[in-house]
Amino acid sequence: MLKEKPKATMEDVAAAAGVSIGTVDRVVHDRAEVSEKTRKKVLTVIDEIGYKPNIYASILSQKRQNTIIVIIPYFQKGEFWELVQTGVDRATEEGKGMNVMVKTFYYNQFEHASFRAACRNAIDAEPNGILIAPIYQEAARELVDRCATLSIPVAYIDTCIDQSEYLAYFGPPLFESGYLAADLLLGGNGHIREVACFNIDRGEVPANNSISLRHKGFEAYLQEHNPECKIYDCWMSPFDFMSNINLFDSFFEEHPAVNHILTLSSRVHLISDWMDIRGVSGKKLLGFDMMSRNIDALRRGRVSTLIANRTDLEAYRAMRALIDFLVLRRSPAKKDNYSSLDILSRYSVDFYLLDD
Amino acid sequence: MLKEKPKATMEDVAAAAGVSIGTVDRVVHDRAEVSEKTRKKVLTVIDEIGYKPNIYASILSQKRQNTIIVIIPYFQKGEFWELVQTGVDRATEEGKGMNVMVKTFYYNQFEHASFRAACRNAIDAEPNGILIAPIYQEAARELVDRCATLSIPVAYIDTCIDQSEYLAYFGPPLFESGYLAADLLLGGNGHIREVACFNIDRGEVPANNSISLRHKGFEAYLQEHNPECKIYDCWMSPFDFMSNINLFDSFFEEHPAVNHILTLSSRVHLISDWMDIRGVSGKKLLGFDMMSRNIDALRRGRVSTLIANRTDLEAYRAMRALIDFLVLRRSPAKKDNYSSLDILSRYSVDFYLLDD
DNA sequence: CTGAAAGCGCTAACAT
DNA sequence: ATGTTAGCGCTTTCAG
Repeated sequence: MLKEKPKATMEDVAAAAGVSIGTVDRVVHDRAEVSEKTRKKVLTVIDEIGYKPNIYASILSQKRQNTIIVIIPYFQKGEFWELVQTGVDRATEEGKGMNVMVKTFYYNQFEHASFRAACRNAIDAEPNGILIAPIYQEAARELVDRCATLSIPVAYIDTCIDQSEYLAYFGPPLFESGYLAADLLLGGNGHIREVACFNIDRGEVPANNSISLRHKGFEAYLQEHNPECKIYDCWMSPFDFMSNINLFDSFFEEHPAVNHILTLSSRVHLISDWMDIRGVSGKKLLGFDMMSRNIDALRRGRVSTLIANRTDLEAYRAMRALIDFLVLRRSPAKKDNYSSLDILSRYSVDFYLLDD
Repeated sequence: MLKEKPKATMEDVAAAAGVSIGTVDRVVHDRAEVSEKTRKKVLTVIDEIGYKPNIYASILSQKRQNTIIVIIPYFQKGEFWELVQTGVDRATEEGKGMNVMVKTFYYNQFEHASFRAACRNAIDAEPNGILIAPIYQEAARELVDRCATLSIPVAYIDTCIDQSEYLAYFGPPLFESGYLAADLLLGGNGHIREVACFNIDRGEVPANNSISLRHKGFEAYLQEHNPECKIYDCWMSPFDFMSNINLFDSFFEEHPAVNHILTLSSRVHLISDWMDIRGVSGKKLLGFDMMSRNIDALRRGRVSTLIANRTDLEAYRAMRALIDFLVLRRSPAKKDNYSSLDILSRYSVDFYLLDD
């Protein structure tokens, strides 16, 4: 704390190193060719006098226009992906001041072809960076490989593609979230023998990666703590309200003793709606994600616990990782950014969304 | 999204309003006297063309030096206040680029006089803004009133002083955190008749406000859900290890059937340490705050639940509220910023500290 | 009350 | 390979 010096500038560095500020800039950004000798000299001076670039001046003087393309599913109000959009929007706003423009390409998450098309359009638009929710792994991998050869940084949101080259990933630790779910649903009750797990049926699609990773975590917990417990896996429709009602009706007619229920997807409200309609109570229900319909169900006590993460903030951070990389040449501190697993109870949820 | 205009600048506004950019600046910041007529004109133009100031240019060109003074307890490594320090440090770093300098005045949280002295020194240093943890309410109120007359913005961290004039408050919703604690400790067990509540003895000090608010929340829950349940309130020493051991020993000798224990302070690790030493198990223990010793106890299963909030981020945000106000003339979106009540389990805690 | 102009620290194009 | 310089958009004197 002894240093009250008025912050070194490039000019100070230039003077001390006996070069011009242009040269300092070159070595700071290893922009053009600089002789090894002066380079060394400048670098030495920089850390001697503790020079740190002024990001405000840097941003202000930047001429380059950057375009970031966002590839995510389109959505209805209240759905999971709306949270992602919120975060993207916030970053988009901030980006304006830095000459970064954001375009979003939406795809139909239930149609492989739609995803491929979005990827194609993205590349054709010659972006400087890409944010993608890579639901279809193989198609996404193609895109990402392409980006690698074109030196276009890619950030993943929600799911990650292993063994691919990317700038950063932002999303929940999926396996662990399933493990935690099991503990919250069954913990301390070694005698429970049955649990129902309802998930979204994605038809043609290769099983959703997020869901299956969560499922593995869930199984792992049972294995260790409750090996006798049986999981009934059932599939809900993403669209068809009535067929879901029938699904629940018939499942619980057949298995009236199943009192522990969860979904690994974001639609626990489908189940709690059924409970409301049928007046079912006394069953413990757990779900994921902070959409308002889930939160309502939690507040009413229909859902006993919600495991959430600040999806909106994750999306924002993913965008910022891209922006900072492009504008400030700053690589993210961490490549894999796992979100916290937030356990929401009806008594804590009111304070969950308040801070930014 | 139809507006691709290259972002209006002050110059655009000036041109359209037929005045100079100096005048535009004056009305934007209602800096000096401007005739009502031109003022109106400029304002109209501004929202017609949707002018938004460029914060980077603004920061870069600012000449004013701002000093923020932070008044917090001093602490040992691993204590609660270290978290606050972390957040302050981060903001301090960011402040450097904006000509804001931060000085911290530490006080002894167990000595009233020490707090008063810190407040006095703070005022004498003629700061432009103050961040304070107002543990001693009345003394703090004097300072804050003083600041109000001097137009020095004040931000509170951790606790708030009612009916005082302040820029922003950042801290947990205390009453609700006590309520939640009760639910997590006793929820679903209407038959529990006894619970032990250990807190830090602050001697001379008027009862710690945070703790008593939490306690009220805890009582409220019992009142509603568990009216038969009795609370044993006991006082731990903040310093004396052995006296605490004796305290726990004798308490549990006298009340062997008390299986539900909590502390409303941040030192649940004092209790779990005792459990380790005495090999006590089978008791459910709940505490607050994310210090590493608490987190260790949680990981080991000694503590069943920890209610935490990102104290470091709160401090950071409080500082930013001050900085943004001073540098960007931007008032905080909300005055009272309640943190979320994060419920940590041994299976979720590993992901709690990862994101920023 | 209003205008003109000199920076803030950096970037990037242009010279050398 | 290195130096020079015109901005970036705003703040803040200093004149008038």
